[in-house]
Amino acid sequence: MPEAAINGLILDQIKATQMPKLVASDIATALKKRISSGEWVENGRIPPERDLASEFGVARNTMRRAVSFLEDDGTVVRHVGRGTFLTAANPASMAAVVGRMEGTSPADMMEIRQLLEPAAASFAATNASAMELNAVREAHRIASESQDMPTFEHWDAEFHHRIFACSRNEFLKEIHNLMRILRNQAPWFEMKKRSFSEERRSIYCEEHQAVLDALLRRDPESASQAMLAHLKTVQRNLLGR
Amino acid sequence: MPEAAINGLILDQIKATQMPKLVASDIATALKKRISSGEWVENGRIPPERDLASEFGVARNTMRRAVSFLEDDGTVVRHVGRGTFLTAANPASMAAVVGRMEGTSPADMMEIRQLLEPAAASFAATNASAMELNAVREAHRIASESQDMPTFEHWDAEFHHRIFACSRNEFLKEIHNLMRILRNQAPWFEMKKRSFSEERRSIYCEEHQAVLDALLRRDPESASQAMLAHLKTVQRNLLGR
DNA sequence: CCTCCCTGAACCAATATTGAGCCAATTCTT
DNA sequence: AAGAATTGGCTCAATATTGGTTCAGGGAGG
Repeated sequence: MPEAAINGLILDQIKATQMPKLVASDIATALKKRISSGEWVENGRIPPERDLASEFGVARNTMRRAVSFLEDDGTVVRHVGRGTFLTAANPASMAAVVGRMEGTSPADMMEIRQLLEPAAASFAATNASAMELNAVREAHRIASESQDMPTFEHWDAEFHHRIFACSRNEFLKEIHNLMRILRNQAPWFEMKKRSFSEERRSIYCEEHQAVLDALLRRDPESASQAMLAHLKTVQRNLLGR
Repeated sequence: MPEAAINGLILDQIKATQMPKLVASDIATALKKRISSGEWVENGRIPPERDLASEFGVARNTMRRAVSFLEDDGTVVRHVGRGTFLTAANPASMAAVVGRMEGTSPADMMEIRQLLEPAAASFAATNASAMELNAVREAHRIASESQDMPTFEHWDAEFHHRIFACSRNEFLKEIHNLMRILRNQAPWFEMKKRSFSEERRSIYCEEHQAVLDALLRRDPESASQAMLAHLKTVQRNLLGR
């Protein structure tokens, strides 16, 4: 526990004893302060009512009413036998998010790709080092020369990945990693197999070439546009619209 | 109040906060910390459950549940008779992605928010039901009327969340959930605390109002623009550029 | 006197932890 | 190769923790 927090507690206590009337709503705001100072973010759980009550020097009934305010706010949820939890900040919900993501539809994801990938291409055109651009070009070359679908698939994905890699935005890179993992799962695999053809492969390669050219010219605007055009083709092929 | 009594209080406080209740989820986070500090990287093996249990002073059953958390999010795999092993070697696993995301900078995230949230607002203007729009308006109203910072914080976040909720894109919604969780963690707290002021709050409210108006007019283009303007304000306040 | 809020206490129901034992897969020792 | 030791998987009953609820009383302010 940080020293500042302890001091805060002490101050609260002294204030509390100087001003003997501590009512539920006051306690509720004190709790909110401690929550928004990040006090209980770790594992998102706040202490049991009985502990809080004795800590604040009030009866459990009062503390219950105080916590009820937070519950009404939606700041907190309570479970009998388990405890009281912050709604926003618990790491457990991270797993839940990822779980739900696994069920999202390819259509939804393609929509978001069309937001993120052009931006990534644009960032890359501005920020990439010569070496990184070479890596992109290399991925494109291998994909173009590949003979079978799995190899093409792999280097196609790698091409996109390497563009994200030089976007200089860690968060964007990780979102793309997420998408990449999701795309390697069941519903996508069928879809990709169905939609693959030699003709489409050569179209993809041309479009990749356009993106690569724009990157090499350091032209963010046309990189973005070329990527968007490519994704629209992919979407059409994958989802048939 | 006599000084001795104050000291008593202080001691009580420290005692109370130094002795946290150890439950399975707490142990899980403690384990994660030790793992990420490189404790057991050598041959990637974690001590047997029985040892860990006695080390943490809990029953083996409890330790088993704790380790199960790690197993669930893919941090670890267990083999009967052999032991429990780290899986961290695989950078493409969901768990690894999530782990790295926790370390992304607010600046990077704000950049991505400026891509996604205007789009979400635009989708929402087109797709939202009347009831959903009412929910957005309600969040805005409560935020505007809130008296203290934590309440405002909460309903501010809720406003944004409800816009995503009516974007009709599950994947987008989940990405926003991720951002929301990350924003409730350590590095953001300082920043938010530092940047808050009554004046800024009222500016945020006005900007929210502009977004809301555009949504109610079912005008995707201006919803998107209003949201972008708002995010630029937030970014300026948060990051000082 | 009345109202409102807090106190203190007891009990309930849901959930978690304990402690113990046994099984099955694996590894180590003889 | 056979047996002992280690290790995760599993079950069960007893106990502890925790939020939910109710009730009788006290004290401050109208």
